Amino acid sequence: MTTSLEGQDLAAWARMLADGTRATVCLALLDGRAWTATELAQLAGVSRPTISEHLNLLVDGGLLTEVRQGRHRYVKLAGPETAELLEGLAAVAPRRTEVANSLSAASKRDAFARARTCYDHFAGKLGVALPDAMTERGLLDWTEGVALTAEGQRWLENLGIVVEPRRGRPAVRSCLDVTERRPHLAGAVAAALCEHALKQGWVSRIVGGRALKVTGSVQTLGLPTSVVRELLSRS
Amino acid sequence: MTTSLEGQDLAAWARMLADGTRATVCLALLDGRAWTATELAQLAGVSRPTISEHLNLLVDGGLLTEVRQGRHRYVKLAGPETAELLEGLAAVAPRRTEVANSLSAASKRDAFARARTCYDHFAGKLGVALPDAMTERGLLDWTEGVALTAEGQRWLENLGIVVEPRRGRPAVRSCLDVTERRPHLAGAVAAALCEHALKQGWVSRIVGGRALKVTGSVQTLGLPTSVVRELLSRS
DNA sequence: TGGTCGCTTCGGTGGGCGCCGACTGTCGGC
DNA sequence: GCCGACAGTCGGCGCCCACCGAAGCGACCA
Repeated sequence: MTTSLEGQDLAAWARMLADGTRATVCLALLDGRAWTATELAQLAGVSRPTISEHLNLLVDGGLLTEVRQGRHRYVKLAGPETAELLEGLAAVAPRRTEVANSLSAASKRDAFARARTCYDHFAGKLGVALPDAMTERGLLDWTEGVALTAEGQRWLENLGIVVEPRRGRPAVRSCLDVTERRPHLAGAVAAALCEHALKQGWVSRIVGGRALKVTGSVQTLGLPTSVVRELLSRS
Repeated sequence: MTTSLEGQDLAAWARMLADGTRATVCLALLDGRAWTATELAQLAGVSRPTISEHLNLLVDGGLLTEVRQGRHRYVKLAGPETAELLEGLAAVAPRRTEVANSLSAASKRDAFARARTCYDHFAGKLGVALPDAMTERGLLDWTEGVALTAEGQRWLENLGIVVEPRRGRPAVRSCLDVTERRPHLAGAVAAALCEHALKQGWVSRIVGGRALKVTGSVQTLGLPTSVVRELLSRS
């Protein structure tokens, strides 16, 4: 029966994520950066031989790709579609613990699509509106990938945001958004913006998920008033 | 560390599908019907005690729901979003190179790829041709995700299709097709279209699987004649 | 009330695999 | 060449879990 064969294939794929250590690794890699084996071993709390075998398994399975540089082994997610799939799964998985009241579930899903964090930066409607507004005002340059302009640098400084350079991570980066299917802003600058907004109280975390509650102060980021109004509706 | 906790949650969810027997069960339930425990045991080729424990696990995990009637236990997928998630996973999971070891197996696979159901809507060549044709005729709007236009609404009414709104379920939604690797149409409207086509006899179920037999009347859906001819070939 | 059917519970068994320590391989710097 | 840092391999341990047979339980039928 062809059905059972397909079942074996699906099971073999799912088994890649069916281990806590591997799942932790994959979620950590959702930021799009490349990590070394030792970093991931520390993060997951296992020894280096163990993480080495897990990474072999994930690379062979096509979930991750690796780049060898000297004595380092950098691994990252295989591509944007892998990241999307993982984010989708991660959004579904913890629903197990939630009480399935349909009204609250609907409003939660709404809040999730409106504004949330993707690892350490914004995603959802808020996530894609941010680079739109920044591009409109000449803060981002898209001629070669995406980069922060001099004006963008000044804008950050005026907001009182200092972006501490972190090894191997670009300042700005584009990342495909799961719900909007359009790129949102990632990278160190996006992370700093997210952290700043949280610290200033422009947005706050809604407990029990990655969704964010938005306040009117969020327009300090330079978003159009129509977008701000949409983000504020029913919240 | 919240990261490792989320990793454990994701792993716990993935573990539901990480067994060949459970994956086979889930794929079989993609036809949208309710199966008994004994039927699934025969399909998966395991004993009844074994399938009983697997079903407990899947129901507890929220992937399936069950209805007890007398001495029978009927299980089915928890909902449309569960079905779409499964189809998406089956689309990305690498399939072993299938060898057509028999003529009947080849023709079955052919019928499966041509037209079938995915939970409660169309999939396969028919499944992806439908949104293509609807977009061509201005019935769908893709500017922000996918949505039904006013013309699309009128088209449905002219066909005599009433879509009963279901709380929390979008009218139209895109869902990755397993065989075509392109999105087909899901959601309440797609379900209504499928139900209508079955009731009108435009398509009919081929016993023993999810594949559909297509008649010429299917062009009532507005598909191009070339697609209709392809769907009708050898069937 | 006894018989059949569908399903579940309970022990027991075997295999798979996640984990580590110890060792080896490889690269870069002094 | 030697050494330190990063990574891979090997062998072994222990746990988890998929599986089954036997027995138990409730539902339906006579």
